[in-house]
Amino acid sequence: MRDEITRDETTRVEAKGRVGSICRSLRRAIVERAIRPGDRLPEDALGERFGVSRTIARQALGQLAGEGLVELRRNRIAVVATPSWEEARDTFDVRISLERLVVGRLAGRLTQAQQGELHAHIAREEAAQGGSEAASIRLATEFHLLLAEMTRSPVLERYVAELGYRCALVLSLYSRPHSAECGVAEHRALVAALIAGDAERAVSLMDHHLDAVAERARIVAAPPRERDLGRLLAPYVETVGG
Amino acid sequence: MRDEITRDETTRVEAKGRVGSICRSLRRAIVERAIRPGDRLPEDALGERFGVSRTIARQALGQLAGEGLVELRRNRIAVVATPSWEEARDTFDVRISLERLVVGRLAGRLTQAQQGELHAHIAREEAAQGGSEAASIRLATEFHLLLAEMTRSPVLERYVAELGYRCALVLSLYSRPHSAECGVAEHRALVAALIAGDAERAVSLMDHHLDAVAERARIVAAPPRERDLGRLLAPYVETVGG
DNA sequence: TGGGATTTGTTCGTATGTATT
DNA sequence: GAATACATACGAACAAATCCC
Repeated sequence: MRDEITRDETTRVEAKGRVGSICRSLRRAIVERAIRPGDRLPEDALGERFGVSRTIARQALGQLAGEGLVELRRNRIAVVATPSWEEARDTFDVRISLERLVVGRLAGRLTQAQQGELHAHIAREEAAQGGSEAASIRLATEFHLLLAEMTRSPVLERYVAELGYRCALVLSLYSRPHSAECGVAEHRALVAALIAGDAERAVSLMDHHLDAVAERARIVAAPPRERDLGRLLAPYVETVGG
Repeated sequence: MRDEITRDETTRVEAKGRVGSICRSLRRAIVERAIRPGDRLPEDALGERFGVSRTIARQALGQLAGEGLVELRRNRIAVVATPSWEEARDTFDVRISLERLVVGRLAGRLTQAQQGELHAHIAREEAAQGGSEAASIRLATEFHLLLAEMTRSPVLERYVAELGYRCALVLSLYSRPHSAECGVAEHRALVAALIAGDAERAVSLMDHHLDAVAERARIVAAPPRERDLGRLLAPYVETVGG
């Protein structure tokens, strides 16, 4: 009778309809630094911006809090998380540990199609070099998510993604402005090593790449400035069609 | 003025009052195999059992779903997760990768107090050997969480805990009954290596220990039997005092 | 210090979808 | 196959805490 959208799938780790849509939008806004650590995320404003009720906005905030991107304080407005410096360093350490696993699994096992995807992505990164900083940062993060996806391990993919977003948040807090992710060359070298099947070299390249990214976080950036949430989020509102 | 319980703490990763309490109870029930993969978790029954409304039970289910312990299907009763065999193996791989990090950080850096805690825990594990299988399994899982705590890294602690619970769930599904966690000797050897400061040996011991645990999951267990949720959860209901 | 506006915490009712007889 | 019982999805509303002037 109703052939429309009978999404029956088991909701494992993402995409619970509208809630998942809001989470994706907010993650992207965080990665692109449209919203920054300490910025307030009132349930009402969020709901209005995304065209949903407070219940849905609240669920999204709860999920993001579970991912470490949002801080929930009792009876207070939710804010974008502000990880401490120790936590920041730890986040990178854990991420490196998992991404080593990723490259170890991928070295010498990439299909032709996957190789093409990776090269296409890197090309996109290069094309974005001169443009907006936001696009560069987003693409750099997505490169790592793309690698994780290719392991075909939902577990690994999930944790790498979560840590990738948390690291992006950390960089938003601690990295010097305009020091963006200029590691496209490193991405290219890494893919070359993966295709060559040189696992040891690939792991080593990934190590140094992520260390270099973390290193840029040594200098504390200027404090964030408060702005209007509605305008900040406008470009990140997805269409609600679950 | 009000010196009572002005819990003002930032709710980072756990313990949101009643919701956190329910999550802890359910995690423990899963680890001890009182509830097993596929078992149904209706919001009503859960709420009634823990003395809370559906809203709170729902939040707990949402959080546990985020941790991979519960499966939420649209418009259907939530169930304890039933990971596939591939996912099971992946979960162990990721866990091993993180626990290597843990022992690497701990080797040669344990304080006297921490050494005492570990020995006391192992003594408890040995004492539980003859008793209920549930207690043995729980203590074995908690040993790893205790190690993670000692790194003083909230990030590492969180992911190790999450993966520990997921692995316990996997074993509940795939391990042969009465093959319980008989790795107390391995725990003792690991602690000895940590105290001796032999990082390489400690990492190797952890590797083999977790591999051995995973190995027990090779044989598929008998299918779970349905029972009464109320009675199953009775021992796991914490007092609600948030 | 105080008080009003704002924001969250929670419950409960209704609508909708699923399972079962 | 239809009807009934049941469970979830969502939103409105109220109480309590917090924020801000």
